[in-house]
Amino acid sequence: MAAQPRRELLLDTAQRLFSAEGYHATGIDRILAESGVSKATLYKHFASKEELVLAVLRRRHDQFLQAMERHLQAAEGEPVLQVFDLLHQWFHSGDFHGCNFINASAEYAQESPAILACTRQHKASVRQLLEQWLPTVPEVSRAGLAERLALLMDGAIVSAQAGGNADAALTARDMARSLLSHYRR
Amino acid sequence: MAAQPRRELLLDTAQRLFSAEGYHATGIDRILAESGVSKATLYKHFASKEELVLAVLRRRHDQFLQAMERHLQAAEGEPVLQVFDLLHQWFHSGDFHGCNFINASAEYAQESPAILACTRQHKASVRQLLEQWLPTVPEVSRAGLAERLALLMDGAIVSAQAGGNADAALTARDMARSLLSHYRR
DNA sequence: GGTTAGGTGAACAGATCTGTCTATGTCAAG
DNA sequence: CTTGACATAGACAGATCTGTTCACCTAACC
Repeated sequence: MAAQPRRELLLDTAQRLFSAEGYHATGIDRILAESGVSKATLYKHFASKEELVLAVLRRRHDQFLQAMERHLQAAEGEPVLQVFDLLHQWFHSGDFHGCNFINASAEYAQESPAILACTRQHKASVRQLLEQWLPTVPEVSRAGLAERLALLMDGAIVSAQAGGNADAALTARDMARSLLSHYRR
Repeated sequence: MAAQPRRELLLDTAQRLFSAEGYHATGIDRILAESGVSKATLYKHFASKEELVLAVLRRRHDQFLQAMERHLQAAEGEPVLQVFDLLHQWFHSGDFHGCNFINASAEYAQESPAILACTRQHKASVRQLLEQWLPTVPEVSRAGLAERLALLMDGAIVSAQAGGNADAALTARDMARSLLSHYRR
């Protein structure tokens, strides 16, 4: 048997190609050719291309939230600021092609309500996680502040990708810092 | 002859479909069917689908910057804050499907360097225009502040589209307000 | 009336898309 | 050894994609 289970191999390849080339632009055949998996196997694991896209997004959701939690827990100073360092790393990793969810939604917003729903849920989870890491902020302000921090994250992602500003995370981090000090006062 | 010149009719139809359905998801035939223009005419005006996409983006660039300038000039209070009111109107217009440039870049970043370049230029122009409307801010701070305001705009657009938060522009406007007061001090 | 410019409709080419299916191969457990 | 689970290559169907070409039409202008 292959070193990697077929299903995981397919998800890895699909995630890489979808991110770099886009969803409609990446054909099933391309994923099969690069992964070396047969078409019958793909359709045994995923009922359709849309299901494959959803599986990639769900896995990406888990990966991203786990990475966020790691950074939040390992923080020495203010935890939520560490999230922007995570973004900074990501933007400079050579594997950055914008947010999978934003990109997928742009292509499938009309075509697949499930994909749009998956994106909405992802963004809501990010806000929720941020909110849990604002203990020094009055409870009434937490939701609003988490919304603002999430907006800064999204802004940084777009600035880095579409605007070509690879250091957007540092700018957003600085904005988050003044936002926090303002809210704590 | 038709009430609207063929070329403009094609651009209108293409812009509407590309925005709502995506670029790869919208076939040439669909644009022809909805506009009632023949295929030969389309290829007389645009050498390829990519050229059509570029023409749509360039027109959108002009439209957006003109709308920004209108709001900046008509402002009573702080001009740059009016830009977020423009966003707010846009998000609630029923014709909002995210930023054309962000979406196009996600689909064509690898496939077409020209489309990516068009997006970069658009985002740079927005920053530049903002910078020109910050007279009350020390000149050394203007570029940095314009970058931050542009980041807030992009964050609001993504929050509204992918996050489903139609009032993101109001949040971003409020963040911009404190940012401005901080910079003016 | 004749010319010309621009548009139409339809067929066509060639590629690519998703998804199905069949026949074959391989490996591990009973 | 047999059986069953899983994987393979590859043909195939049917649709759709971009882009080309050609014969015809129509309306304005000289």
